[in-house]
Amino acid sequence: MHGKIDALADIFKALSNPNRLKIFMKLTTCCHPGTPAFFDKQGAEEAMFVGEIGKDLDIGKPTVSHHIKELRRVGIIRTERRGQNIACWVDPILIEELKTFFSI
Amino acid sequence: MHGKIDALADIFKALSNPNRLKIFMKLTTCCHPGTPAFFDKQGAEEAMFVGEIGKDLDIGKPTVSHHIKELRRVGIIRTERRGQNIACWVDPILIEELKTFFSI
DNA sequence: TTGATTGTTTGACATATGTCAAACTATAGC
DNA sequence: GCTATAGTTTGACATATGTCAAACAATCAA
Repeated sequence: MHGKIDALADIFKALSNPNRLKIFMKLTTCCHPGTPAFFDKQGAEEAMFVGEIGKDLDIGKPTVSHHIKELRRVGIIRTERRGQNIACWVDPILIEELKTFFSI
Repeated sequence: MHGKIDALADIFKALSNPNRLKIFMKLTTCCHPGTPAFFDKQGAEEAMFVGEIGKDLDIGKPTVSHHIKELRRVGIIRTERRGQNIACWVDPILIEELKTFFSI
């Protein structure tokens, strides 16, 4: 019942909310696609946690959590617990598929 | 009030409905992007009209019209009257921008 | 184990969306 | 003019969505 078209529409729906789109764009610029973290020049590990994501978005914690859940549901991001935090990163395969989709 | 993020989110929203996504995909495969029509081997002109679009989508005319309007509003397709019909085609510039967006 | 921090779930609510039937508009051809 | 065809607008309605406050859960640190 849930074919390819619906899955694709679901991905676009996930990106159709301004706040979710901002979250997605933040994740694409913070980390190298496919990795939950990157290393700065000093070699210290950096990562994008759920808490940081919501910082400059001016929306409540429950809402951020809800959006992260939705982005993960459609497969566009992945998450992983790190102690008290949840690290987030974009799925490079899905991004590649979307790029291909618009390569008409 | 309606910045770049919101405009982009609006485009994704336009593609987030399965029926609208089908319409979009139909238009990308029927016509050469940027042109409202193409010519077949015999040289006869072909075009994708609003009526044809709704044929195998199993939704009413008002709904098709509504979806076309929405796709045009966000700028992803363009339309042009041809006698009694309305020809539709995708805007290649917008498609290219979307492709670039996913070229992370 | 108690407290602090981080994130999730639940429940509620206002708003947005998708759809159709009916009425309407525009164009073509007679 | 009239009639047929193609598409739009209006009005209505059910469902989906975005958001928050409050309560809950998980992890760490002392």
